Amino acid sequence: MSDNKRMAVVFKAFADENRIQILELLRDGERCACMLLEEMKITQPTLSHHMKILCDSGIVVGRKEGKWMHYSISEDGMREVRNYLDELMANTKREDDSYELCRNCFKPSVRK
Amino acid sequence: MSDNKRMAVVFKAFADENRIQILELLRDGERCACMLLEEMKITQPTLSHHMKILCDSGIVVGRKEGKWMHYSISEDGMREVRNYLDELMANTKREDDSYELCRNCFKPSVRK
DNA sequence: AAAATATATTGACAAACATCTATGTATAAG
DNA sequence: CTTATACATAGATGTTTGTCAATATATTTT
Repeated sequence: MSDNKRMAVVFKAFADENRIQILELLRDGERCACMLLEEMKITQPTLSHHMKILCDSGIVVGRKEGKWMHYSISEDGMREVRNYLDELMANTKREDDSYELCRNCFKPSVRK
Repeated sequence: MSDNKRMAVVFKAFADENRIQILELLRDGERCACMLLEEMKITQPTLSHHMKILCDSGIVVGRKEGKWMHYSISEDGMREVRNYLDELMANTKREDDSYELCRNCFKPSVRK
């Protein structure tokens, strides 16, 4: 899987209102699936589906204890995403004359 | 729009391989739409569609100059997302006895 | 004014996704 | 060993999304 595809998968994990709510619930620490289910207006299979997406992407980790599944936010997963954002931000500040225009945009009439 | 819905919209903007590629192209600074189009294997209407999603979410800003549109990564938009991730990460490290289990999980037989 | 160029919008369509019900599996309780 | 509980999987269904061709709009060039 290409790096771009991989990052798209990770961001897709965040890209749903219910999954954001799950992350909010996990914000204060580990929670079991049954607790998450009580807090949300979705069925158990739907929750299971969302937890799979969150875990597969690496931003949440699951821990099985008897019949229960306990989920928590993965610090490593979060750091990966944060580092990616940092790289995107690195060069947002640029010199005024550092524009790198495409060859079309170099047409004299446009260079005011 | 709820905060959760809003964050889902922002993350959705990242959640596509082509849009990730666009962000990579913008990583080194501002680029015009025609230049982005040359680098990518999509049609012009599709690029326009993606740029709308990126701008609407706030992670990219557009600047019109004559016929041309110049796009760049929005530092404010990126910071918003990074701050959100930081908040999610804040409590990933917890004491061993700080588990807050749901009432089901408190059943004695499970507390090894 | 007419033609050319860059970008946006519309409408159609297939693929991906979120959700549910029904069912399966694993573990614990009686 | 049978029943109950927690979670996962499968299949069906409606919605959202990404894509393109066709067309519209805005701006510049001739």
